[in-house]
Amino acid sequence: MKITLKDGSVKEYAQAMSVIDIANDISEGLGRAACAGEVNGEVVDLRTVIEEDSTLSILTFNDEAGKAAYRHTCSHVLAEAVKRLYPDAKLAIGPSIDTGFYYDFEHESFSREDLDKIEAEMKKVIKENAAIERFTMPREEAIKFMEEKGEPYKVELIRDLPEDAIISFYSQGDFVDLCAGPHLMKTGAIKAFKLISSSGAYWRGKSENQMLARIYGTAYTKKDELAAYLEHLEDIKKRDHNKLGREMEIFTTVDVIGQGLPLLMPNGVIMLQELQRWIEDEETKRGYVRTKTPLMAKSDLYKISGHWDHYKDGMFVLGDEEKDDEVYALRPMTCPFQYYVYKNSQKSYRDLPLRYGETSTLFRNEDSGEMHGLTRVRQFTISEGHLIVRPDQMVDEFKGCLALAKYCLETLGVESDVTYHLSKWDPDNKAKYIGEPEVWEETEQHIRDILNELNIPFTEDVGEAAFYGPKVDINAKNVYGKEDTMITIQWDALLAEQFDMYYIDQNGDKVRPYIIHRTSMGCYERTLAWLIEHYAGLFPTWLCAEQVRVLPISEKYADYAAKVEAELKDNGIRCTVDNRSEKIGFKIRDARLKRVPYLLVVGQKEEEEGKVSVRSRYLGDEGQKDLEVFIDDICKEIRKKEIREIQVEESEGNKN
RNA sequence: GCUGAUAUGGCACAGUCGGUAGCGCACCUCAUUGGUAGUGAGGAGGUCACGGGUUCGAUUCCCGUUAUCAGCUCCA
Repeated sequence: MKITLKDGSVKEYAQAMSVIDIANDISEGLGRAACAGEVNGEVVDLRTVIEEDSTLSILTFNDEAGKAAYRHTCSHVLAEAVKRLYPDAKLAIGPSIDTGFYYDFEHESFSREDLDKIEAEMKKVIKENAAIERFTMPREEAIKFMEEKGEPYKVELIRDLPEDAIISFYSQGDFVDLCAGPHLMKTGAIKAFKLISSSGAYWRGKSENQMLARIYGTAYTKKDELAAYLEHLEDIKKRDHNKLGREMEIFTTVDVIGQGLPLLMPNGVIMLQELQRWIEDEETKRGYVRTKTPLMAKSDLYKISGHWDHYKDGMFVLGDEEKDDEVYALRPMTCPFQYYVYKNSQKSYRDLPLRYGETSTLFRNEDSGEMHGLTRVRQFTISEGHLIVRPDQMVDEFKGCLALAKYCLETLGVESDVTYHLSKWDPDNKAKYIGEPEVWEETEQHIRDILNELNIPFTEDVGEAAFYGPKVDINAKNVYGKEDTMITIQWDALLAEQFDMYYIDQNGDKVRPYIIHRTSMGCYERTLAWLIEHYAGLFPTWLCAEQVRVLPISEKYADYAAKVEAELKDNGIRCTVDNRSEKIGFKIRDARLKRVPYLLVVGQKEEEEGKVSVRSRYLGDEGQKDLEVFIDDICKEIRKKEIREIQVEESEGNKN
């Protein structure tokens, strides 16, 4: 039997060999580090016996699949420790995840003290270093086996497998778990782990099911790697927008105002206003016209749109249907409002495309547990728009929307954060969608072609479409790795029918237009949160509430500082003066902690020469370098930042 | 919505085994007038989230409400 290894070398064996034996044969170190194998492209257990010519890679912790096996084994160690300490706990599932692993138990929730106890027990399990062994049995026997062990969740899992399935188990000492593997050879192979947190989680991820107690943990092969990861967890808390945004007085919340209703503070509003002016002007350049439509409407409108039947729980309804003649509701979207702008007059094919934009405030009555900082709120504002187009214009207009979205991401300097998704319908769940299957397949193919043509990498997500059509979602992860949709562009060949929208074509016939629902920059609140985390509060100058702070050496130079300030303000720069009777070192420290991008120190020398000493994070060497320049020049320099360049380019330009 | 945790001056935290509270930073005043990350002295500021209960007495114990956090679910 010939085994071709990853590096191309070939090993010959006279008899069948397991993956771990081959790894040990190659080198003792590799045998120790091995977590799984990859045979002919398929990930397998270390115990898998190879009987014929194959290609083989030994997977270690440095391979994704190897890391998963390592951490999955640690989740079994966790399960064994929990069963030892709490024999009544029932086992559910315990997979590895990106950041480590978890295990779900039917048990009352675990406190931090419980986790500490469990950690200690896990260390014992690891120290005992029991051999992990794999065995199988037929389905019926496996069900009986798990019933006898009193593990109803395992029984349910096995029952979902095909009648003829061979069920695999892994044991370590007295502990046995239903598992497909792969696993390490011994529990002692786990070198560093930590239980991170515990929380509730629904059995099989369905909210109608029982809630189980989940324990999250992580595992590494080296103690210092674990320590580095734990430190990283602490570090990301510092850029969490929900903490940093409050600290920087960008937003706050008040208990008597309510959940999901953040108050934007003056610092946040400056950022918001900059974003709004910029995107509205940009859209105008790209042929958009603007609307301003009501924030509420009678229930009649939502009855036509279908929201009254399908989305009433998500809306804030004003009034009582039983008592009042008319009931109103705050709007959860802008679509029908802009449709009525379109319908105001009869449109010709010559009028299309019509691009309507609106800086649109929406209200959605999200469930109480969903609210989070600025990313999940009950009232928010989006750069919303609807394009009413002829079918033959659809592809070009869709491309235009993508181009605008890309422009926004690039200008904000966050394009590296995002992933693109083609959100498709679910052919197995037709009830959720309107329209014919052929139309869905066709429009999805159009979008696929557009994305490919623009060389945009994307994933295809089944069942993520809007009920009226497929869409492109542009998502970004927050500091904790949780993904949110930042921008969406939706293809809608169906709603025009529902709202009886039409245009008159060349032949004088009424024709249904297509509609694109889209955002350009997305939701203002969410974008703000994203920028806070992306830049850790060190925003590009054009978004900074305070762009320049003038720091007089002493009160003797207050007049000159005022003159500098006036000149900067004349140039449209947001500038303040620190006239406190503090030492210059103190003022610099304070301004830097407040993340002001430009500090202008002025004293006797500067006043005599009509100059300022600049200190800025853009000047390299972490802003330590001073630069004496004329006020005119610094205005020019800062105004340059008003061009929405990304930060890296700014600082590059600055060095010249 | 579900499971759990938390709530003490603007911020970050102590503390009270039940006898109405402190530190640091920030803030204010005075002195100091300075050259690139913390000058010194003094001062003010909290009915300990809110509402009930137990108690002679509750910030502390119990219950409820609200908000915040972690996770699940949800985001048409």
